[in-house]
This record gives sequence, C-alpha cells and structure tokens, in this order.
Amino acid sequence: MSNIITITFPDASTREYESGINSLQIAESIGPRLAQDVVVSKVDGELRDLSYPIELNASIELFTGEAPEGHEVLLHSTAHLMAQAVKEIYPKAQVTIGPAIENRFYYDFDIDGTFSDKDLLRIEEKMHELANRGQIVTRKEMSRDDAITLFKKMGEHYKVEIIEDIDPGETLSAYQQSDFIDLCRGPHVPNTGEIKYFKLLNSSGAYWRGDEKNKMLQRIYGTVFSSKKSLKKYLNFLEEAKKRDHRKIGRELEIYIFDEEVGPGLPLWLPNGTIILDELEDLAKESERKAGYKRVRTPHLSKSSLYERSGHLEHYKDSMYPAMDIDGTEYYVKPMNCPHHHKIYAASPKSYRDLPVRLAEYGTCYRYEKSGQLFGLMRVRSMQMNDAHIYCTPEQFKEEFLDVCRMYLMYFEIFGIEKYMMRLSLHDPAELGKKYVDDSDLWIKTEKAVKEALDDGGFNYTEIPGEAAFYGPKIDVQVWSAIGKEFTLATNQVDFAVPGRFNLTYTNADGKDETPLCIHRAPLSTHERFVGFLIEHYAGDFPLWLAPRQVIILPVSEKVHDYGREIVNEMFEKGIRCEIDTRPEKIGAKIRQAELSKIPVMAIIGEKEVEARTISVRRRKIGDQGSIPLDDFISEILDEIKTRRHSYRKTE
RNA sequence: GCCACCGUAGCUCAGCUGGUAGAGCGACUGAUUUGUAAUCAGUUGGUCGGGGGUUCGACUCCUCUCGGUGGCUCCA
Repeated sequence: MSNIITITFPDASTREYESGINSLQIAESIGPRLAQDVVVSKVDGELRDLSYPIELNASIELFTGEAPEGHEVLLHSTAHLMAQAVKEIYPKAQVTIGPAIENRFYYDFDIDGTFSDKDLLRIEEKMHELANRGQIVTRKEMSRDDAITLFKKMGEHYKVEIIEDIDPGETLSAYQQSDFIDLCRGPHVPNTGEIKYFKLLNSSGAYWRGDEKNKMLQRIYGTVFSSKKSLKKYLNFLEEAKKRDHRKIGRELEIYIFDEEVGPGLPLWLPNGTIILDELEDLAKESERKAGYKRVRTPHLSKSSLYERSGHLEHYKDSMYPAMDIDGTEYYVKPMNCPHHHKIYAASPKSYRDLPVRLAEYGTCYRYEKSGQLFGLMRVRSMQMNDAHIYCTPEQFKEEFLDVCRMYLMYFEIFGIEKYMMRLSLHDPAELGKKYVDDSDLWIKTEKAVKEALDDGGFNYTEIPGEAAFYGPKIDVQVWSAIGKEFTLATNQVDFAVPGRFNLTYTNADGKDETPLCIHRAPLSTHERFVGFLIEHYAGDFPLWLAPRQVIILPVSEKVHDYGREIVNEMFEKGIRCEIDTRPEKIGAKIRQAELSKIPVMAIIGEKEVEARTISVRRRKIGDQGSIPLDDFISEILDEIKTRRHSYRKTE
C-alpha cells in the first residue's frame, strides 16, 4: 500500500500527502488562516469531520463557517453544546433531538418544569464556559445494539426510542465532548473552542415527535455564526424584520384591527385597508373577466347535507364552526365555496360545448382555526377567498391548469414577488380510503397529468408526498412572512372526486354523460393573507395604485390653501386619493408626517406654484423632484396608477 | 388545543422589594405664515385587559378568565 495519496481540490489542483492525513492537517498545510476557519470538509462528496483520516486518493472541499455547509455544522455543534450545558445544569434532563434549521438550531429537552428567560441566560453562560474549555469532540461508531445499551445506561430513553426505530444492521455514530455523549450522524466541529458567536433566542413547548398526543418537551432555539459580525447582522435582520411585520404596520397605517369583543381571528378592515382590498378585487375581476370567468355569489350558510355530500364534513369537521339548528335542521357557516359552485354548475345541463365553465366568487368563508394558530392577517377565522372553480373535460385540463399557473405568475409580476416556491402535493397510497379518496388509478392518472402540465409550462416545483387534498393533488405557492414563517399564498387544486359526488355531468360529442374535472384555484389566496403578505413585501410602501393614501398636498403657508383645495378637488374628480395637510405646521413637519405615513407622493405648493400653476413634487424616499405643471402632474399620476407600476424602492 | 411569556392614555413605553399612575408622540386650543424629515405654549387623555381573592392598603402578590406574542400540531 502506497503511503502517498493525491488530494484533488475544487479548482482541480492537486497535492500529495501521506495516507491517513485528515482535512484539518490538509488545511494547515495550505495556510494557518484556513486551518483556523475551516469547520468541516467534504471528502469525495461526503461531509466528514476534519479529523476523518483519508487513506486513499480523494477529492476534498474545505468549508469555513461562512459556507452553508460549514454554518450548518456550526449550528449543529452548538446545539450539542447547548445540550451539554443543559445536562450540567439539569442533570435529570433528558435530551431528545437537536437539529440545525435555517440560520438557527434548536434542541428539545424533557425536563421537570420549563425554561425561563433567566434560565436561558444561565445556559448561555454555561455554554460559553464549556466552549472556552476547548473540549475535543470525538466521533465514536458503534452497532445499534451497543448504542441501545449505552443510551439505556445513560438513562436517555428518548435516544433509545430513536435508535430502536433504526435498522438493526446499521452502524451508528455518537459524538463525545468531555462526559457528554450524544447520538448523532455528524459531522461536528473538532473542538468546542470553535464555537464562539452564539445566542439563545427563545424557548417554547414542542411535542415529542411533533405529535400532540405525546409529551410536551421544552425546546430552546438559538443561533450561531462564525464571526461576531455575522451574528450581529443576523440579529439585526431579525430586528428589521419585526419592523416590517404586517401586524405593526397594519396598525400604524390603520389598515385593520382586531377587537377583543368581536373575537380572535376576525379582522375589522379600516377604510385604508378596504381601499387595498378593493384595488385587489378590481385587479382580480379585471383579469378573471378577460380569462373568461363568470362571477357568482352564494350564501354564507348551508345545510349540513351539502357538506356531507362534498366530503368536507367528513374530512374537515374539526376546522368548521359548529352547526346551528334552524327549524330542526343543521346548518353550517360555509368553510369554502366549492359546494355552492358545484350547485351552480348543476343548475343547468351542460354540454361539452359549454366547457370549460369558470365560476369566480370572492366569498367570505369561516374556518375554526385553533387559537394558537391565529397569526395577524395571515391566519384568520373569517376570510375572503379569491376563489374560482373551473369545470372542464380531461382534454381541456392541461391548458386550463396552465392558464391558472400563468395567472399566478402574472400577479407575481405585478406585485414584484420574486421569492416563492411551488409545491406539488401528492397523495400517499397508504392513506387511500382514509385521508384520500379511494381511487388509486385516478390519483396516479391525475398526478401524472398535473406533472406533465407543469413540466410543459416550464415550472419549477418540489414534490411533497402525502400532502394532497382529499379529492386530488394540489399546487401551492409558498412564500415567507417578514419573520420567516412559511405559508401558502396561492393554491390550485385538482378535484376528480367531488364533481362525481354532486352528479355533475356534461354531455359529450357522442351524446353520453361524463363527469367534468374541477380545478379549485385561489391565486390571490385569501384577501386577508394577501394583504398581510403585501404589507410585509412592501414594508408598507405600497405602489401608488395600491396605496390607501396616494397624494398629499402640503401647503407652505395658509395663503395657498385655496390653491391646494382646488388641486384636491380636481384629483378627487379624476379618482386619485388626494388630501391636504392644512395644519399650522412648518413645511418640514408636514413632510415628516407624510413620510412617516408612507404616502408615496407629496405635492408641495407655495406662492411660486400658485402663480405658475405648478406643484413641487416630492416622492417618498426619493426626495425633491422639482416643479412641474399641475396638469402634467395629474396625468403622470394617473398613468402610474393605471399601469399599476411598481413602487420606488429604497435599495434599487 | 398544548407549553412559555406578555397585557399601564389612540401609539411607543416608564412605574424598585405592595402606599389608589408618569413621559414622549398623537389629538385639541392659541400664537407663528412658514420652501423639502419635528415652531412654541397650553389643554385633553388611563376604574393599569376583566372577575374574584390575600392585605389596613394591589398596577405591583395569588387565582380564574379574556386577548396578544413565540413555538408545537394542522391547514379543504
């Protein structure tokens, strides 16, 4: 066996080393700085500990804590460090799982009692102490049975439970630092001294294995970075995100409120918010009209039999408001519009020539969301859906489905939404007849058709098994709130089951009855959620067409109030939302107030402007734009509104 | 729903170990007639989320309840 091996680096350069060398030694041979910063390596494409001995020729990639691979290891190692600290302070605590997540890590513990903020500080202190000790982190491989024996002896019952679920033949690994041993796949940093810049963020309850039937554990979230600067930047980002939170801006800009006496999750839309909703609806009506949708309206209540037929009572009863008894019959507040639309479809006989039938309604629905689930406008109990149902033949399906997807993209373009993820939710064969309509062939056929449509349309998407609706696969568009919470913005579902239950038919060219497919779609989500999202997306700086307050006239002195009122009237006549600030304040104060209110256009008028019939334009965040004739100003504003132009952005 | 934390004026917040509440902004009034992010002065404003209890005395302690926040779980 040759003692010399060749190591290939990502840039294709090579170096020779003695067999058995590890990544840390290789880093040292390149430079002391790299040796200091390197956290983990990839050997032949596999992430490995720095101490992993390399026996044969290999390709190697070294990662510092700045690289995503390195950061993840750092996060994970810090989770271990936290667990070690917790075990030292609370010897009776049992450790469970502690993974790295995006920019953060957490660890769940089973302890008596809970963690207070003070406890977190104490744990954090302990962590610094343990980190500074420079404990060497070593990897130990063992058989599954040995692992069970070891963790049983340690009294770590959750770990034993985890191991017992692993295949008997597998070799497991554990990492040890001082007396602390944790089952872990690794890799980890070689020394706890590498962990310097961390902070524990918050604690919460978390069910063991995420199942509310299980015991509630105590979870601690924290974060770590490879430099003080990065940590600070991240903490700062969290602070900035809070400023964009739609709940904060929604209150500041008087968009919506919740009232204790009205009830949780039941928003009241203030005049400013209603303007935004109206604009969104105008956009939706306009684009749906052009796309051949017909608008319908349906009641808020229906008999229970309707939802029995649709299957919703069977599948979603827990999320519906309880039934009310009316003249001895059970009625439900509607949790969705589809059954009503099915009835409208069925109201007259359809031929294949009538299809596709596209029915749209911004119907208000009510869903009983668990109290802990409510989240500002993003998760509410009363909601208006940007809803429509498309009934089509199997031949028409692909094109209809794609048209819906294209409609999302058109909206995203209008709103400047760039960060999103498309998710295709598929059924789980094991759940057929339980969670899902029991028709395996139809599921497979439909899912294939959806995938084909998406592929042909050139869409990128991720497949998620076991997340489909009970009646068919669905496409969700996922976005993230300012504080990083993921949620579904647009949704598009294929329904091959419910039309049959409603006996919906169309007569085909051969004169025979067939059941149409139904596409459920809500590209603008619920209007509540969409507005919540937009508030954060724009950080309250709405583009002109959406801005509740579009133009404010700021008179330099009272002498020009008449001219100002004249402008307001003229703009009002043209449909521009314009107001005038007649407070006896100096112009600087009026500007400041307008800026804080995020009014996009300020029109400053003084005696010069009166004389020349001009206005001095100041765009929010842009500043003074100079004087222009009043008529030009009005037509510019109108054009910007009409074309729904993007807002000016500070950083662009 | 579960775990933790929080709840003082329209908003943001102060109020030490119990002695019946303060500031800034806002709003209002008056003066100022102002040129691109705060003119000055005055006035207004709270049964300290609500109920019950402990205490001579509760914003402060206990308890129940309502609401919010961070998570867990779920989302047609």
